[in-house]
Order: sequence, then structure tokens, then C-alpha cells
Amino acid sequence: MAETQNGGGRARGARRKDPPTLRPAPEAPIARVAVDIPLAHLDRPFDYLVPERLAADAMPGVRVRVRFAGQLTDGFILARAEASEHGGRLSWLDRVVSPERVLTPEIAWLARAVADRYAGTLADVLRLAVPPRHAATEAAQAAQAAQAMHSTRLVQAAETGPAGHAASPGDGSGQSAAAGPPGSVAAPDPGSWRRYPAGESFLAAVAQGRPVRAAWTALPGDTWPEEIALASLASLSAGRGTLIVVPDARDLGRVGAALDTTVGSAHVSLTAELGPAERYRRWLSALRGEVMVVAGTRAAMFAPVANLGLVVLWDEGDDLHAEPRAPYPNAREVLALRAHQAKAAALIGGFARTAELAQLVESGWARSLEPQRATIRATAPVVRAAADEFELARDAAATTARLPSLALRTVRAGLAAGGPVLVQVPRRGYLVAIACGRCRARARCTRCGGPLQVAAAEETPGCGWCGALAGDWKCPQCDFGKVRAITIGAARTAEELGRAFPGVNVRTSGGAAVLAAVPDEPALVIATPGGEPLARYAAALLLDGWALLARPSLRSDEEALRRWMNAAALVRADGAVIIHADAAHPAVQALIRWDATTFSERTLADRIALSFPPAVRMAAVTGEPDAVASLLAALPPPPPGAGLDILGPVSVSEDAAQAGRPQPGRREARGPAVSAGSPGEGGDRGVFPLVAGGQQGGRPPGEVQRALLRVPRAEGLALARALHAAQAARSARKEGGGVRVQLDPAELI
DNA sequence: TCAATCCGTATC
DNA sequence: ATACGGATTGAC
Repeated sequence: MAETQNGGGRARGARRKDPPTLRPAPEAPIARVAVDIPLAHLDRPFDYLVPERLAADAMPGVRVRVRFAGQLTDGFILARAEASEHGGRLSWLDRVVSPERVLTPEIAWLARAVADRYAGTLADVLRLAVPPRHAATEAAQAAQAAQAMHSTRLVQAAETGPAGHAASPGDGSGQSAAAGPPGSVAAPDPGSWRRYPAGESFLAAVAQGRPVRAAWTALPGDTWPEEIALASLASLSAGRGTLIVVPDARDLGRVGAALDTTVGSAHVSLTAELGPAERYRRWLSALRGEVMVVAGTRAAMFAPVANLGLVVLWDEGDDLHAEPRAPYPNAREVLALRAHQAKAAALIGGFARTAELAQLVESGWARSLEPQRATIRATAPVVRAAADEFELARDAAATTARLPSLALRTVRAGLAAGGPVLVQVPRRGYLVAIACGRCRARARCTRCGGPLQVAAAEETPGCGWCGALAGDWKCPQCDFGKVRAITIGAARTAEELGRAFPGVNVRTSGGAAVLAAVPDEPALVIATPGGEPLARYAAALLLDGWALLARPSLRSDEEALRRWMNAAALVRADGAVIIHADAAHPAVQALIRWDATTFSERTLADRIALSFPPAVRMAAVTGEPDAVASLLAALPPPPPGAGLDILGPVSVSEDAAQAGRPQPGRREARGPAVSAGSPGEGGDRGVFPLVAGGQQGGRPPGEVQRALLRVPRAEGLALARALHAAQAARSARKEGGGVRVQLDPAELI
């Protein structure tokens, strides 16, 4: 040890820049540092000497700068120690960036667990978990906290009762008042939780600080934000914090409003839209325990919450809960890990339910928290298929017409009842897909093979991928020059309905222009899934349901049901919902019966029969053929009986390869993409651009292959470990070529 | 025999 | 990435 410090260092010390006066800290002179290097073979802590002058600031959790392989690099101190295991010479800590201990032990543990679970590196997860520092905000907050110690603390505490009022509505942006001392909040009245048989006991358990875990199937309507807020208050009454994750900014607004009236200024909302300063300010107020309830979109799943007692995930099936950056963790998994570790309660659900959540129930990890049939009948609107047997007897065209007679009658009745009528259309745009008017071959771009579309009435068809116009299109099969519509988008639907109901206000919502809400008056509201404005709708039409069901995805059924339920839940209990899809389809039946729970159990049974997730654990390895092959070759041999199954590699479809193209600069995308209404933009989501080792743009995408690795659930961690080892071997050998390793890939087909 | 250069490997 | 050590090469 002595040899490695000033003694042996002196001769070479002259050559190094280390001033000879540098002395190690008298206590625990070793700092164990997680260095911000995303290479798999460097995914472990490195030891540094703490110079005396940094001894006080270099505490576990602080950001530091260290010299690593000759370069100054960012890192976090994980721990201080008396001695190092490292045989060689140690470098000195260069700088403590800020004494703020931003990486709490809980989050450090969580980040490690997430990295292990997803075959990723700690550095990658820490970049998702700890927001970039904003120095000015940190300083201002520190000054304010110091002042609060003297003057405002009592005042703020007094303002912070259950009935406390936030400084500004919808965001809890108030000057971060403290939560009252533990126990100062009374356990809440169960309120609308009484409508669930297990609701009161769940709330009581949370109020007692017991780690109950519920798979929640929420009743339709707009009470769910309140119910989440009540659960937060129950947790608060146990002196514990709550973390709430919702898919998008609109849902966050609703939860924020409910929290404003329920827990008052003891909460903050976190979204990417806030901007770095405000975001960091709120994040710090959670870190410092000034607020006990944190609500946010996906990135908030890593937020430090003091004395975490409850995690909540709303609309657990939304694909916005899947982080698109490596190692691609899903909020459901992360929150489940967190609840487990923190011995916190969990409330995971939505109107619909995924097979993954059904699996958590089946394994005994969570208990189902669902309403009784009678309550559902009293709360949910009546749902009918546009072409059910009664309607077929009446309207022969019910199956073929896009707006069959029942749909039009329902719209008319809804408008007459005085409320807005919601029309859900899966795709935005005008004519999203067109075909030859004679032979019905799909019309494609002659330049790139992309789908031809029509952007607005009377416009020339253009390519949906490359934008080339196709004014003189002729069918390559039969030389016919006219096209017909295959898939009609929201814009054209609005036009058609406007003609069918002259004089009625028609509004559209979706894509980049999402309406937050519409008033309670007659209007037609055309929306893409996920972009439905809040309202008390008198009726809803769910058009082109077949298109959702026909998506080439393992999850198409469950995703269709989720989108329908999310729209239908906005309809008044005495309203009507018409679903335009095959009435015999199980997902349509589940909507008509309003029974997502049974449907999720059935989906899980199907997946078990097929050996698909979540019955098994899968990993996808995607990239250039050579890179995929070399990664597979680098896999350590599985122990006998591990049950590893390698499918492929096979070439990824050209659609998938194409879909990755029009997305430049993905590395720059900071924070969670809360792009409003993004679930609406068509069936080909879930395909991602490949990491091309730091190259940007211009390079034509070569062939892309994918292999799937499948193991029994119990072997999931072993699979992740093996994939991590294979990546470590590759990165140590500096083998280039982008390979993406993704556990539980969202899209398997 | 020694310096210049190459290559592989560790990065504290 | 860069920096270092050991091996290799080539000139004296």
C-alpha cells in the first residue's frame, strides 16, 4: 500500500502532475467510484485515493471527476473504504463536482439491479436515473433550505395538511413545502375505494406501512386519479413516501390535480417538458425529503423518494412505460424491483391488464384488486359490436360499411343527449394506405417501396417514407391508374362525419395536436388512440378495430383492448360504445363484457402454451450479421439443463429496417419522450434505430439480423449475466458493429 | 545492445 | 478512448 502512494510514487511523481504535497484523507482514504463508461467489461467500481482536501465532500453518492485511462471522466462515489483490493497504483480523486449526494444507496442498489436484470451496464442505468446537474438550481436550493431552517419551516408545515393547497394548480410547483412530521397525517377515508371489495383493506394496509401489492383493474370513469391520491395519502399517514408513474403528461396533469386537493404541497410532478432547471429543482426537493410524493412519467421511476412506502403505476400496458434507451428497462419491472427492495406497497394497473401483470398475480407476487361485476355494470357504458347478430338482421351492410347504420344512429343519439361523441380512429392522416383501384395491389413508392398515402382531399399521393410524390402512379401489376382507399385516417373520417352531421362542431385530436379536454356539449371529437380529450362523452365509436387487431404483433389483441377501454372509460355510464370489429374476437368480447382480467388470464395461458413471454424470459440480439454472430459466439456455454433456446438469427423485415430510418439524433434525446399522443402514429412502432457505433447519418442501413434467446423464467438472471459477459468479451476485444441486446423486447413478431 | 515501433491489454 | 508493457524489429 505504502509503495503505491507517496513512497513509490515520488520518483515517477515528478513526471506525473500530482503535486507531491497531496496527502490521503486520514479516515477511509479510498473512494469506490462508478465511472461513467458504458463499456460492459468496465462495468465495476474503481478505487481512487481521496486527497485530504476532499475528505469531507467525497461522500458516497456525490458526483466526482476522476482520471480514468488518462482522461477526466464523470463518476459517482459508491462507498468509502479503509483499504483497496486493487494491487496496482491508485489515482487521486480529481474533483468533487458537488457535495450533493445525488445517488442515494437505494437508487444505487436499484440501478445495479436493473443493469443486472437487463444485461446492461450500471453507467447506462445511472444516466437514466440521475438527472444532469443544474448548478445554479442546486445553489439556490441550498441557500433556500438553509433559510427555511430558520424562518419558514414552521409556516410551511402548517400549510401542509391534507387539505393544503398547492401554490399553482396541476404541478405542485409550490416552494417545496415540507411534508408534516410522520404521523401528522390521518389515514384517509377510503372514498371511492369502497367500490372495490379489497379496496378498503388495501388502503388500510398501506396506511399501516405493510408491503401489500395489488394488480389493480380500475373502474371506468375519472375517479382513478383520486384513488391514486388517496393511496398516496394513506402512505403519507404511515410516514412514508409515494412514487407514481403514469404514461404521459396528460395523465400526469390529472394525477397532479388530484394530489393538489388530497396531499397538497407535499408532492411534485416530474416531466421532461419542465426543462432542466425546474426539473432538477423538483428532483432535488424529492431527494432532500422536502416532498414525500413524487408523480411523473417514465424517467421518474428512478426518482429518489424518502422512505418509500408505495409505488403506483398507471396504465401499466402503455408502451411509453418502456424506456427506449439502453438497457431498455420497463417501468413495471423497475417499480416491482423497487417495491420489493424498499418493502413498499405496490399498486399496478389501469383499465386493462397485460399478461405480464396477470403473471405477477399468478406467481403470487401481487393480489388482484378488481371490482365486482355488479359495480362494473353500474359504471361502464354499454358496448356493442357494430355488426352483432341483432344488427346484421337489420342492416345487411353492417359488416362492410365503415360507418354502419348502428354507428350513425349512436352518434345521433349521443348528440341528441347533449354530450360530445368520441370517434376513435387508429391512424391519423387522410388516406393512410391506398391500393390499385382494379386489382387491389397495395400502392407503393417506386423509389423506395414505402406506402403511398394521400395527405388531404384532392391531393397527389406521396410516399410515407421518403416523401416522393407519385402523381403519375400506375399499378405495376395491371397498369391501372386509379387508386382506392385501404386505410382511412382521422382527417378523412372527420371530413366524412362532418358531411353526415352538418352543423355539428367537429374537432380532431391526436399526433402533435392533442386537445386536453372538450366541453360538455354536442360535438364530434375525432381522436387517435391515446389522444382522446377528456370529457364526459355521451357515446363513442371505436372505428377500424380490425386494423388494431391485425397488427403483426404478439400484443396486438391486448393492446387493442387497452386502447378501446381507455377510450370507452371516458364515456358516461348511461352512454353507448360501438366497436367496429369482429364481434366474435376474444378482445372484442372482453370489451363488450368489460372484463380485462379474464382476458389477461387467457392471454397468459396462450403465452404459456406457446412458450412466449411472460411465461419465459426472452432476449433479442439485433444488429449486423457479423456482430450478432460474434456476440452469440461469445456467450459462455450454458450449464446443462439451463434450457437455453436460440431462435435465428434471421433477417429483420424490411418494414422494420425502414421504420428505423427517419429518426435522427437519437443519442441527443434527453429525458423521457413524452411526445403527446405518440401511441397513435400507426402500427409500426416498437421498431427502433440501431446503434451504429457512433456513426451518424448517411450510411445506408445494411442487412439487419435478429436472434432470440429463450430460457425458463427462473433462468432470466443467468441469461442476462451471460449476455453481459458476451458483451464484455466483445467490448474488451474492441469488436465494433452495433449489436443491441434487449431483454423482454416489446415486439417479438 | 539499444532504440523505435507494434500490438495487446488494462483502464483504480 | 489512451497509456502502458512486453515483444519484435532493425541498425549498429
